[in-house]
Amino acid sequence: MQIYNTMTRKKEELIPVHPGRINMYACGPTVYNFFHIGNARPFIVFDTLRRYLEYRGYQVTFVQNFTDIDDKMIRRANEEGITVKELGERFIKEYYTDADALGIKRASNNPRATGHIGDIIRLVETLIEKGHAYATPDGDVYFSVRSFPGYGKLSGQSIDDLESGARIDPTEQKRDPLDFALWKAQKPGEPAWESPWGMGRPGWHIECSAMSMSILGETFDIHAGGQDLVFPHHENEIAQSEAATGKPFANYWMHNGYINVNNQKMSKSLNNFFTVRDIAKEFDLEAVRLFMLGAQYRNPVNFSRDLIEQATAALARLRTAQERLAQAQTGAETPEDADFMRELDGYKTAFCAAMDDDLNTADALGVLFDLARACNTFVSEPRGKEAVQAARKLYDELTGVLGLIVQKKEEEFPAQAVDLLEQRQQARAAKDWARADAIRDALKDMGYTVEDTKQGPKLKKL
RNA sequence: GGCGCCAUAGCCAAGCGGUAAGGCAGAGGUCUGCAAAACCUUCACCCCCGGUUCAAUUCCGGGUGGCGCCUCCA
Repeated sequence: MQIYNTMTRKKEELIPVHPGRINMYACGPTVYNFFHIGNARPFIVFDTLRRYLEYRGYQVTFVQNFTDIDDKMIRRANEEGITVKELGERFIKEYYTDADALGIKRASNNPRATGHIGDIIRLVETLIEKGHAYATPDGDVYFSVRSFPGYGKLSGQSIDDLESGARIDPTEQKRDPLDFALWKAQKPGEPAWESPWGMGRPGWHIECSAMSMSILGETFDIHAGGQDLVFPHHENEIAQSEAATGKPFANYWMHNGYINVNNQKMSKSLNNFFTVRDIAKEFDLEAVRLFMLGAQYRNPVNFSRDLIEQATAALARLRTAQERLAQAQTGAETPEDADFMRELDGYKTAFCAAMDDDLNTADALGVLFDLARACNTFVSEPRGKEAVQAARKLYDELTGVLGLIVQKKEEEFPAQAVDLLEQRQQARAAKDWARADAIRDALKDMGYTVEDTKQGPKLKKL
């Protein structure tokens, strides 16, 4: 499989540290609020990568953290009048609600920053010992950027260009404007932990270094996140981690593009963001997932209601094909069955080729729609059991890799609707078309459509 | 100023040297009591100008337009 590596700025063959295993880390949410669909993109994209790697037989350890202590957490907790811990607990729970609805598999491990304070302190101590960090009289600890020669290698920035743009906060006691905080001394009212430098809390960047290395080892395969994390977050992670261990940190760096609204980045200040929770009130979140996978993950995509509606229609097509496969009639085997099964292999190969090419889900989705058409055609008449089952298996596999239509919902309909449907059948049997159509209209008003199929009428939610 | 990304049909979006996947929407048809779904058919001078090449949407140079990072941010 080829993966675009931000570090080298080209696609590279994915070669794991340990054959057959992939250790990957994705930067997760700061749990101070519901997450918006911009946040959702990396969750969905890297979940899909994880699913695909597993499909290809890798044993994957997928770690995604929760940042549950930082400035935003503290500010929000104060606004709400609750503790930072309570705030974190709440939005971790809310995260899972939305993530589950988006078809995101639970990570192998969801470490919390506050659960790794010991690892963080040890890492900071190491950095001080090796001369890469220094404590100030106030009890802050800073990383000395100029002590790490490779600084800037991920973002392609030269240290001197950065220097010219850097500002220094007069309250900070940095030796160099580029230096960043590893440990922050406690301010009144803030949560704090004991450390060799007094009471305080970790800086943002060090959390990810400590969590990833303590779980995945000093060198692991893939580190992923949003494009905006390239600098400074990931650059700083590399500096801290490699300065401490003297070993390469992550071998592949993957970054997803943004979700935009009207071609502008979604952001709080522009007030143009949509939370996943709000979208869920109106749309099936699986459509949001399909929407995200409809573009290559590195490209920016615009978000709009119209696009989610388009995705909803496309998703319905995939679902219909699945239902038709599930209900397909089997019959005598024919030579065409064998041809069709060979055709199935072709779809699988094409799907994998697309995914192998830096997770080209848009292309893979194209293959999936081709497969859906082929299956729809194939099962339009009774077919040999073996071929039908092979089709079902492949269809479920490929949709499963994309995390789409994995949960087959057996819809519950109100008794009244079921009753009307029955009455309509009686009217149709009596060829009372006017009455049948009137009932269909009544059902439509209730929010259901009815489709007459060979297996009888079917209700569907509008 | 430094670093980087993008420009393909009405709307999305792959392809990235050999003459344009797929989805949504639209049009015509098959099926259907009528619909729906499904299936068939149909719908693109690939932002502009140069260059390289037998051949460029695809590579190179220059424009034009849009966006991002350099400050918390997926």
